[in-house]
Amino acid sequence: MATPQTLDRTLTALADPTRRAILRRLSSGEARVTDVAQPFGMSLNAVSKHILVLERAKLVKRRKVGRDHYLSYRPEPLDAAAKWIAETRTFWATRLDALEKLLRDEDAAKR
Amino acid sequence: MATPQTLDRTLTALADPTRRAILRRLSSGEARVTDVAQPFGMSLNAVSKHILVLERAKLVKRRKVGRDHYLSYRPEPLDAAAKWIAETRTFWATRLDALEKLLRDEDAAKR
DNA sequence: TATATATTCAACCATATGGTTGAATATATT
DNA sequence: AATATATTCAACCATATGGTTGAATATATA
Repeated sequence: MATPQTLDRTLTALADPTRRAILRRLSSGEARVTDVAQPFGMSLNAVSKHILVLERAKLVKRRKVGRDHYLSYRPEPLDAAAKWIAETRTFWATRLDALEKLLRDEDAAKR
Repeated sequence: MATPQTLDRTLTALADPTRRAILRRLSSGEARVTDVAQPFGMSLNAVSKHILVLERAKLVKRRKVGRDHYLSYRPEPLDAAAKWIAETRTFWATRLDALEKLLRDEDAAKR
């Protein structure tokens, strides 16, 4: 179900320090847009846009209560990202092992 | 040593399907720029630029032999990315466990 | 030496990104 | 009803991104 597009959105969302900081903030509990924005030295609007990117990536969910929008962290999309990274790394490790074995064998044959 | 900038570059590099495909290609062995570019329906120059992004992120290394540039996959930067994701996920899981326990306890207290 | 191949450099283009400010909308509070 | 607060919407700006084409550079090959 993780279309490449989904992975794109996840990784794009994570590839920005402000957005990673927002996620960290939300990972320790729900917060409103203003609360989230407060520590950052940028306009509320800028943070609002970052939140949109995180929402598009489904890393953040919004719950409206009156005029307040409560944001919460959704870890699920991270799974696909972690999986991609693990797979890419594992595959290489396997090949590296094979290569090392090959070199060892060649080396042994030489003697 | 993983400055936020390093993580930025790693995640930015990964947040593009063409670049992920290039990495996959290289994870099964060295290849020249032209070889890497061949399967993609885009100009050599475009691929050359993608390779530059991957190099800047230290996910790809270049070895020049005459006019040929051999590219190889470097998995190291993935570790920092995997670590960030794992940490972010784990932290949340811990809190969720705590919250669930709390709700269970409250529920038990009610009865 | 002339030509072909591998690669980058440079200029350009359209669109995306990350920020700003100012106005609009919706809900609370006095 | 008037005002204050929370948030988005809209327009704008500078720079980045992902692509193109054409020329330059470096190395092989005939």
